[in-house]
Amino acid sequence: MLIATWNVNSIRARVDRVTAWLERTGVDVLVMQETKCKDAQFPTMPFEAIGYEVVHHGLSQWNGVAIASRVGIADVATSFEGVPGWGEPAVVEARALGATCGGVRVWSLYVPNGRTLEDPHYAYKLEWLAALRADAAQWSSSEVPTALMGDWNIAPLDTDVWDREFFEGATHVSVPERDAFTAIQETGFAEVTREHTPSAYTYWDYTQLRFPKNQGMRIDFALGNPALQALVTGASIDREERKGKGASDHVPVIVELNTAGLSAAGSSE
DNA sequence: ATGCCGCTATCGTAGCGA
Repeated sequence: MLIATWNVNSIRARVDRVTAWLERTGVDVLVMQETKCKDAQFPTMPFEAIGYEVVHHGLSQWNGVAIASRVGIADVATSFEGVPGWGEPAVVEARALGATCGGVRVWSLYVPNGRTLEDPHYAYKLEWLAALRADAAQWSSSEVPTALMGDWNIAPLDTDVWDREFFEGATHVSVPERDAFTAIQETGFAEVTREHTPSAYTYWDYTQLRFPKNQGMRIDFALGNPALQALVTGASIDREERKGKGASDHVPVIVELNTAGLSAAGSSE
Protein backbone atom coordinates (compact mmCIF):
# COMPACT_ATOMS: atom_id res chain seq x y z
CA MET A 1 0.00 0.00 0.00
CA LEU A 2 1.21 3.47 -0.86
CA ILE A 3 0.36 6.43 1.34
CA ALA A 4 1.45 9.99 0.59
CA THR A 5 1.29 13.58 1.80
CA TRP A 6 1.16 16.69 -0.39
CA ASN A 7 0.63 20.36 0.37
CA VAL A 8 -1.36 21.16 -2.77
CA ASN A 9 -1.63 24.97 -2.32
CA SER A 10 -5.28 25.18 -3.42
CA ILE A 11 -7.08 22.04 -4.56
CA ARG A 12 -9.34 24.00 -6.89
CA ALA A 13 -6.32 25.30 -8.80
CA ARG A 14 -4.60 21.90 -8.70
CA VAL A 15 -7.27 19.21 -8.93
CA ASP A 16 -6.39 18.07 -12.46
CA ARG A 17 -2.76 17.72 -11.56
CA VAL A 18 -3.49 15.89 -8.31
CA THR A 19 -5.92 13.38 -9.79
CA ALA A 20 -3.61 12.73 -12.75
CA TRP A 21 -0.83 12.06 -10.27
CA LEU A 22 -2.99 9.60 -8.32
CA GLU A 23 -3.88 7.74 -11.48
CA ARG A 24 -0.27 7.62 -12.62
CA THR A 25 1.29 6.59 -9.31
CA GLY A 26 -1.42 4.35 -7.90
CA VAL A 27 -1.04 5.90 -4.46
CA ASP A 28 -3.81 4.43 -2.28
CA VAL A 29 -4.14 7.14 0.34
CA LEU A 30 -3.21 10.79 -0.20
CA VAL A 31 -3.39 13.30 2.63
CA MET A 32 -3.47 16.90 1.45
CA GLN A 33 -2.85 20.28 3.07
CA GLU A 34 -3.70 23.86 2.10
CA THR A 35 -6.77 22.97 0.09
CA LYS A 36 -7.78 26.63 0.57
CA CYS A 37 -11.52 26.11 0.38
CA LYS A 38 -14.66 25.34 2.34
CA ASP A 39 -16.13 21.83 2.31
CA ALA A 40 -18.81 22.73 -0.22
CA GLN A 41 -16.18 24.10 -2.61
CA PHE A 42 -14.00 20.98 -2.62
CA PRO A 43 -13.94 19.26 -6.06
CA THR A 44 -14.99 15.80 -4.90
CA MET A 45 -16.23 14.45 -8.22
CA PRO A 46 -12.86 14.23 -10.04
CA PHE A 47 -11.61 12.04 -7.19
CA GLU A 48 -14.68 9.83 -7.17
CA ALA A 49 -14.43 9.44 -10.93
CA ILE A 50 -11.10 7.66 -10.51
CA GLY A 51 -12.18 5.53 -7.59
CA TYR A 52 -11.25 7.56 -4.52
CA GLU A 53 -13.39 8.59 -1.58
CA VAL A 54 -12.59 11.99 -0.12
CA VAL A 55 -13.04 13.64 3.25
CA HIS A 56 -12.28 17.33 3.61
CA HIS A 57 -12.12 19.79 6.46
CA GLY A 58 -12.06 23.42 5.40
CA LEU A 59 -13.57 26.49 7.05
CA SER A 60 -12.44 29.37 4.82
CA GLN A 61 -9.96 30.23 2.07
CA TRP A 62 -7.13 29.52 4.49
CA ASN A 63 -5.65 26.18 5.52
CA GLY A 64 -7.89 23.18 4.76
CA VAL A 65 -6.95 19.48 4.95
CA ALA A 66 -8.23 16.47 3.03
CA ILE A 67 -7.77 12.72 2.67
CA ALA A 68 -8.39 10.79 -0.54
CA SER A 69 -8.47 7.00 -0.32
CA ARG A 70 -9.27 4.04 -2.54
CA VAL A 71 -9.04 1.62 0.42
CA GLY A 72 -11.85 3.08 2.49
CA ILE A 73 -12.25 5.95 4.95
CA ALA A 74 -13.58 5.46 8.49
CA ASP A 75 -13.53 7.13 11.89
CA VAL A 76 -12.93 10.67 10.64
CA ALA A 77 -11.69 13.28 13.13
CA THR A 78 -11.41 16.99 12.30
CA SER A 79 -9.11 17.92 15.15
CA PHE A 80 -7.10 16.32 17.91
CA GLU A 81 -7.67 16.74 21.62
CA GLY A 82 -6.28 19.90 23.14
CA VAL A 83 -5.49 21.67 19.87
CA PRO A 84 -5.28 25.44 20.43
CA GLY A 85 -7.25 27.96 18.39
CA TRP A 86 -6.04 31.11 16.66
CA GLY A 87 -7.30 34.67 16.87
CA GLU A 88 -9.57 36.59 19.22
CA PRO A 89 -11.77 34.88 20.08
CA ALA A 90 -9.68 31.77 19.48
CA VAL A 91 -11.01 29.56 16.70
CA VAL A 92 -9.69 26.08 15.92
CA GLU A 93 -8.44 26.20 12.34
CA ALA A 94 -8.73 23.47 9.69
CA ARG A 95 -5.24 22.06 10.13
CA ALA A 96 -5.78 18.43 11.11
CA LEU A 97 -7.81 15.58 9.70
CA GLY A 98 -7.58 11.97 10.80
CA ALA A 99 -9.09 8.83 9.26
CA THR A 100 -8.59 5.10 9.16
CA CYS A 101 -7.90 3.84 5.63
CA GLY A 102 -7.19 0.21 4.83
CA GLY A 103 -6.34 -0.53 8.44
CA VAL A 104 -3.93 2.38 8.76
CA ARG A 105 -4.67 5.47 10.83
CA VAL A 106 -3.53 8.52 8.87
CA TRP A 107 -3.45 12.18 9.88
CA SER A 108 -3.21 15.08 7.46
CA LEU A 109 -1.46 17.85 9.40
CA TYR A 110 -0.80 21.44 8.44
CA VAL A 111 1.41 22.86 11.17
CA PRO A 112 1.08 26.65 11.61
CA ASN A 113 3.74 28.62 9.78
CA GLY A 114 4.87 30.83 12.65
CA ARG A 115 5.57 33.81 10.36
CA THR A 116 8.38 35.36 12.48
CA LEU A 117 9.98 34.53 15.81
CA GLU A 118 8.32 37.60 17.37
CA ASP A 119 4.85 37.05 15.91
CA PRO A 120 2.06 35.65 18.12
CA HIS A 121 1.66 33.06 15.37
CA TYR A 122 5.01 31.59 16.41
CA ALA A 123 3.81 30.92 19.98
CA TYR A 124 0.66 29.45 18.47
CA LYS A 125 2.78 27.12 16.36
CA LEU A 126 4.66 25.84 19.41
CA GLU A 127 1.43 25.39 21.40
CA TRP A 128 -0.11 23.51 18.49
CA LEU A 129 2.90 21.16 18.32
CA ALA A 130 2.85 20.63 22.11
CA ALA A 131 -0.81 19.64 21.94
CA LEU A 132 -0.05 17.23 19.10
CA ARG A 133 2.74 15.71 21.17
CA ALA A 134 0.33 14.96 24.01
CA ASP A 135 -2.00 13.16 21.62
CA ALA A 136 0.89 11.35 19.91
CA ALA A 137 1.92 9.99 23.31
CA GLN A 138 -1.50 8.35 23.52
CA TRP A 139 -1.42 6.98 19.96
CA SER A 140 2.16 5.72 19.97
CA SER A 141 1.52 2.36 21.63
CA SER A 142 -1.55 1.60 19.54
CA GLU A 143 -1.55 -1.64 17.59
CA VAL A 144 -3.13 0.29 14.75
CA PRO A 145 -0.40 1.52 12.40
CA THR A 146 -0.58 5.31 12.72
CA ALA A 147 1.02 7.90 10.43
CA LEU A 148 1.32 11.62 11.20
CA MET A 149 1.86 13.12 7.78
CA GLY A 150 1.91 16.62 6.47
CA ASP A 151 3.53 20.01 6.12
CA TRP A 152 5.35 20.42 9.41
CA ASN A 153 6.81 23.83 8.59
CA ILE A 154 9.98 22.77 10.39
CA ALA A 155 13.38 22.03 8.86
CA PRO A 156 14.85 19.67 11.47
CA LEU A 157 18.43 19.69 10.15
CA ASP A 158 20.63 22.49 8.86
CA THR A 159 20.96 20.47 5.66
CA ASP A 160 17.18 20.68 5.25
CA VAL A 161 17.53 24.26 4.01
CA TRP A 162 19.53 25.40 1.02
CA ASP A 163 21.45 28.04 2.99
CA ARG A 164 21.46 27.98 6.76
CA GLU A 165 22.75 31.54 6.91
CA PHE A 166 19.80 32.75 4.85
CA PHE A 167 17.44 31.44 7.53
CA GLU A 168 19.29 32.85 10.52
CA GLY A 169 16.70 34.45 12.81
CA ALA A 170 13.82 32.99 10.80
CA THR A 171 11.20 30.42 11.63
CA HIS A 172 11.43 26.75 10.58
CA VAL A 173 15.01 26.34 11.84
CA SER A 174 14.73 27.71 15.40
CA VAL A 175 15.66 25.54 18.36
CA PRO A 176 12.17 25.55 19.95
CA GLU A 177 10.59 24.38 16.69
CA ARG A 178 13.17 21.64 16.24
CA ASP A 179 12.76 20.63 19.88
CA ALA A 180 8.99 20.38 19.38
CA PHE A 181 9.52 18.12 16.39
CA THR A 182 11.97 15.97 18.39
CA ALA A 183 9.55 15.80 21.32
CA ILE A 184 6.91 14.21 19.12
CA GLN A 185 9.40 11.59 17.99
CA GLU A 186 10.29 10.91 21.63
CA THR A 187 6.76 9.59 22.12
CA GLY A 188 7.75 6.70 19.83
CA PHE A 189 6.79 8.22 16.49
CA ALA A 190 9.80 7.97 14.17
CA GLU A 191 10.27 9.87 10.93
CA VAL A 192 10.14 7.15 8.28
CA THR A 193 11.07 8.88 5.00
CA ARG A 194 14.54 10.29 5.61
CA GLU A 195 16.41 6.99 5.70
CA HIS A 196 15.09 6.21 2.23
CA THR A 197 15.61 9.73 0.87
CA PRO A 198 18.56 11.05 2.87
CA SER A 199 19.12 14.30 1.01
CA ALA A 200 16.17 15.88 -0.72
CA TYR A 201 13.91 18.89 -0.50
CA THR A 202 10.12 18.89 -0.50
CA TYR A 203 9.49 22.62 -1.02
CA TRP A 204 10.91 25.36 -3.23
CA ASP A 205 9.70 28.96 -3.11
CA TYR A 206 8.03 30.19 -6.28
CA THR A 207 10.31 33.24 -6.42
CA GLN A 208 13.98 33.79 -7.22
CA LEU A 209 14.34 30.72 -9.44
CA ARG A 210 14.52 28.65 -6.28
CA PHE A 211 13.57 25.40 -8.00
CA PRO A 212 15.95 25.56 -10.99
CA LYS A 213 18.69 26.47 -8.54
CA ASN A 214 17.56 23.70 -6.18
CA GLN A 215 17.30 26.16 -3.32
CA GLY A 216 14.64 24.36 -1.32
CA MET A 217 13.61 23.15 2.10
CA ARG A 218 12.69 19.81 3.58
CA ILE A 219 9.59 20.44 5.70
CA ASP A 220 7.14 17.67 4.72
CA PHE A 221 7.48 14.49 6.75
CA ALA A 222 5.79 11.26 7.77
CA LEU A 223 6.04 10.05 11.35
CA GLY A 224 4.95 6.55 12.25
CA ASN A 225 4.28 4.75 15.50
CA PRO A 226 6.07 1.41 16.03
CA ALA A 227 3.20 -0.53 14.43
CA LEU A 228 3.56 1.57 11.30
CA GLN A 229 7.35 1.55 11.34
CA ALA A 230 7.21 -2.26 11.10
CA LEU A 231 5.38 -1.98 7.77
CA VAL A 232 7.58 0.57 5.99
CA THR A 233 9.49 -0.81 3.01
CA GLY A 234 10.43 2.43 1.31
CA ALA A 235 9.79 6.12 0.72
CA SER A 236 10.28 8.67 -2.00
CA ILE A 237 9.90 12.33 -2.83
CA ASP A 238 8.35 13.07 -6.22
CA ARG A 239 10.50 16.01 -7.30
CA GLU A 240 9.04 15.82 -10.81
CA GLU A 241 5.81 17.34 -9.51
CA ARG A 242 7.51 20.69 -8.89
CA LYS A 243 8.12 21.07 -12.62
CA GLY A 244 6.03 22.81 -15.20
CA LYS A 245 3.13 25.20 -15.21
CA GLY A 246 0.62 24.86 -12.42
CA ALA A 247 2.86 23.12 -9.89
CA SER A 248 2.37 23.48 -6.16
CA ASP A 249 5.40 24.82 -4.33
CA HIS A 250 5.50 21.51 -2.40
CA VAL A 251 5.92 18.02 -3.87
CA PRO A 252 4.40 14.70 -2.75
CA VAL A 253 6.18 12.52 -0.20
CA ILE A 254 5.31 8.84 -0.56
CA VAL A 255 5.63 5.98 1.95
CA GLU A 256 5.49 2.36 0.85
CA LEU A 257 3.94 -0.10 3.32
CA ASN A 258 3.82 -3.88 3.35
CA THR A 259 0.26 -4.36 4.54
CA ALA A 260 -0.02 -7.97 3.35
CA GLY A 261 -0.06 -9.24 6.92
CA LEU A 262 -2.25 -6.50 8.27
CA SER A 263 -5.33 -7.99 9.88
CA ALA A 264 -8.66 -6.36 10.55
CA ALA A 265 -7.17 -5.00 13.78
CA GLY A 266 -7.07 -1.53 12.29
CA SER A 267 -10.55 -1.50 10.89
CA SER A 268 -13.42 0.19 12.60
CA GLU A 269 -15.45 -3.01 12.73
C1' DA B 1 16.79 20.96 -18.11
C1' DT B 2 13.43 22.64 -13.68
C1' DG B 3 12.97 29.29 -15.61
C1' DC B 4 12.27 34.73 -12.97
C1' DC B 5 5.50 34.30 -7.25
C1' DG B 6 0.82 32.08 -6.85
C1' DC B 7 -3.13 31.39 -4.28
C1' DT B 8 -7.38 33.52 -2.08
C1' DA B 9 -11.26 37.25 -2.23
C1' DT B 10 -12.46 40.55 -5.15
C1' DC B 11 -12.01 43.82 -9.41
C1' DG B 12 -7.28 47.19 -7.18
C1' DT B 13 -5.31 45.61 -3.74
C1' DA B 14 -4.25 42.96 0.42
C1' DG B 15 -3.26 38.69 3.32
C1' DC B 16 -0.66 34.68 3.41
C1' DG B 17 3.09 31.63 2.54
C1' DA B 18 8.59 30.21 4.18
